[in-house]
Amino acid sequence: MSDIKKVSETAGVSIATVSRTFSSPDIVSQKTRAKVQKAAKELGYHPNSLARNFRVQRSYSIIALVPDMTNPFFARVIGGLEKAANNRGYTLLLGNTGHNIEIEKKYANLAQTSLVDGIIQLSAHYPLECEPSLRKIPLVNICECFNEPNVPQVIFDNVGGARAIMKLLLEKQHRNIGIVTGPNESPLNEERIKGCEEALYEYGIKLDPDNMYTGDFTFEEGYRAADIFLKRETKPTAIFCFNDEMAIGSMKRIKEDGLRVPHDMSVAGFDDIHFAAYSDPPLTTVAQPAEAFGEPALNFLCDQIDRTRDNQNYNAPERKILPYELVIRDSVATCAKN
Amino acid sequence: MSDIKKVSETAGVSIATVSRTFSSPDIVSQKTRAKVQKAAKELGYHPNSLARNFRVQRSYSIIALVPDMTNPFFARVIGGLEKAANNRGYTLLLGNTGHNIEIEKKYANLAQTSLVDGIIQLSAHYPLECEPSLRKIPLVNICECFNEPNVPQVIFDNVGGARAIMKLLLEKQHRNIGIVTGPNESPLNEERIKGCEEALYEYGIKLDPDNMYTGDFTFEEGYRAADIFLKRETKPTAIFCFNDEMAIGSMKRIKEDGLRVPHDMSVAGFDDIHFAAYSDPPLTTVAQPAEAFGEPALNFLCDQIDRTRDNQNYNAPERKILPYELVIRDSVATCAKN
DNA sequence: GTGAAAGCGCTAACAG
DNA sequence: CTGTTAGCGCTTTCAC
Repeated sequence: MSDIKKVSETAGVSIATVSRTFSSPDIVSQKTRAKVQKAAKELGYHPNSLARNFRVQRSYSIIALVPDMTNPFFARVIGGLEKAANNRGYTLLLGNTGHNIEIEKKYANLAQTSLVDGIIQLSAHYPLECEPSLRKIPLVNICECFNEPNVPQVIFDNVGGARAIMKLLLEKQHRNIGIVTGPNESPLNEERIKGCEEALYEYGIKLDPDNMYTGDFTFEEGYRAADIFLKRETKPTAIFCFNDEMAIGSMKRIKEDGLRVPHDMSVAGFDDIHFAAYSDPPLTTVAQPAEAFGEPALNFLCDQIDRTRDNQNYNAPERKILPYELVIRDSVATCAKN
Repeated sequence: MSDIKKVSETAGVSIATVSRTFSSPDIVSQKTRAKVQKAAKELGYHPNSLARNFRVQRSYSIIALVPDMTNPFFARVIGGLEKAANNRGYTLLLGNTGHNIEIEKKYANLAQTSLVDGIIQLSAHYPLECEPSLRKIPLVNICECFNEPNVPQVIFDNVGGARAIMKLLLEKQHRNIGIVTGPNESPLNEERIKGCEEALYEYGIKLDPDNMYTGDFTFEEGYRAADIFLKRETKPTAIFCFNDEMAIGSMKRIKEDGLRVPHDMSVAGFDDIHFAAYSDPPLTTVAQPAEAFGEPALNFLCDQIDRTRDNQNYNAPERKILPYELVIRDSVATCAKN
C-alpha cells in the first residue's frame, strides 16, 4: 500500500495537495488534480480511512442496536437504516443484542471509544451507562421506544394501527375478540392495547382482561394463546395478535381443531411480514412501513452528531410518527354467530 | 473526552504505562494498574479506538457482503458471523448489496481504504476489483460460492442434502417429481441438481428437464412453478423446491386447486427457515446449519489476516463443508397413485 | 491554488 | 516493570 507521501512525490506536488484532491477536489486546479489522480492510479493508492478518521476524530460509522436480527420486521428496518446511512456517507454497524443487556452495553460503549459516531436503539431500553441527562453521545430511539426526554424517537402509529384493525373486526360483528399482546413492559404494547380500547369504546364495549393473553411475539406463543382461547366455554369469534408470527401460530392451532379460518374464527395480525401473504389463509394485518424508519432516524442522528461536534446544546426532543396501513386479506370474515 | 496524557498526569505515570494498562494489563504492576484505573475512572477516560486502530493499522472490523438481509436464512448466517467475529475481537460490518454489483464493489472497497480488515462474501461472485491472483485482501466465500482457487470456502453439503430429500420422495413411491430450482448461474444450484440426479440414478431414473422449473427463491416463483406443474396432463405427484419460500408458495397454489398437501401432492423444501414449522402443513425440508457458517468462516479469515500482516504467503485454498439434516414434517406422504 | 508544518492519541521499540 | 521518544497517514491552519 503506497501512502500519500509517495503519491505527492511522483506527482510532484505537496502532500497537502494530494489530500485535497481526494477530500475536496473542487479547490484543486484541474491540472494539478489530473497529475495527482494519475500518480495515484499508477501507485494503486487509496486514502487510508483509518488515518483520516483518526485525524478528523470521527468514524463515519453508526451502530444499530437490534434485539433480534432474525426477526423479519427488524431485518427490513435495518435495510432502511443502512440505505439512509449510506446516503449520508455513514457506514452502518450492527449490534445484535439478543435482548441481552450486557451485550447491548458492550456495543453501546463502542461510542465511548469513538468507534461509532452515534447509536440507533431499536428497543425500549436506554442503552448507555452514563446518566441520560449527562449524555453526550448521539442517540436515537426507534421502533420500540423508552420515554426519555432528550432522545428523539421515530415510532410507528401503534395506537392507530391497533384501533383500525380492531374496528375492522367490530364492523364485521365480532364482539368477543381474543387479544394476544406482546410482553407487558413495552410501551409499544401499551399503545396497541390503547388502540384496542379506543375501538371497543366506540362500540360501547370495555376491554376484558380475560380476553387477553400476554405473548412474546413468537409463533409458539400465538399457538399457545389460541389453545387457551379454544378451550373456553364461550370461545372468542376472532383473535387479534400483536404480530404476524403469533397470528400464524394461532391459525395453526385453530386449524388443528378442524375449525376454518376465517369462517369459524377470524384472525388478524400486525406488521405485514412478507410471509403474511403466504400463510393459509393469507393474513389480514396492519402494515408497518419498516424501511421508512431509516430516513427520519438518520436525520435525527446526524443532527445530533453535527451539533455535538459544534458544541451546541441539544434542543427539544423530536419525534416522528409513521403512518400505518391496513392490509385486508382473507383471515377475517363477518362473524358467523350473528 | 479526556485523553491518555491527562490520565498519565493525574495518575503520576507515563503515557506508555497508561497505554499498557489498557492494552496489556498483565505487564503492569498491580499497584500502578490500580492508580491508572482510578485516574481513568475519575476522568471518564476511554481509550480512543480511532487512534489505536490507526496506530496499529488495522480496524478490527470485517464486512459481510450479503445479497439480501431480509432473507431469513441469511439473517441467521449473519447472526452466526457476528458471534464468531465478536469472539475474536472483531466487529462485523454489514454490506447489504441487494444483488447489485456496484454496491457490492463499493462495500468491498472499504477494505482498500483499510476500513475493514477482511471480507466475507455470501454470493457466488468475486467482489474485488483487483485480479483474483493478485489479491492482497483477506477474503472468504461462504454459502453461495464462486470457484476461485485461493479463496477459502465454507459451504453447505448441497449435493448431500438434495440427494437425501430426493431419496425420501423416491422411497415414498414418487416417480414423477417436479423440481423447482434456483437461478441457473449459481454453483449451489448445480450442486443441488447433482444431488437430485444421484438420487434418481439409484432408482434407475434419469433427470427429466421437463420436470424442472427455474425459480428465483421467492414465494412468487414457487407459486408460479406449481401453477405450471398443475396444468400438465400428467401432474407430478411431488414437488421438491430448492428453498422453503418456494415450497410454501407452491403449497399455496396447490391448495387453491382444492388439492391437499400431502395427500394429493407432496411438497419438500430446503433450508428449514423458522416459518417452515408453521406453514400448513408443516414443511418437510432439509436444514442448513445457518449459524454454523460463522466459526469456520472466521477461522479462515483470521488466518489470512494474520498471514497478510506477517507478510507470509497465502497457501493452499481451504474448504469446509457443513453437514445437512433432514427435517421430516407433514408435507410429504406416500404417493397415492401406487 | 499550493506548500510547510504541526499534531490528532496512541503503540512499540529501546533503554534503563 | 516503567519512561522516553518516534511516528503511524492524514487534515488543516497559516503563509505565500
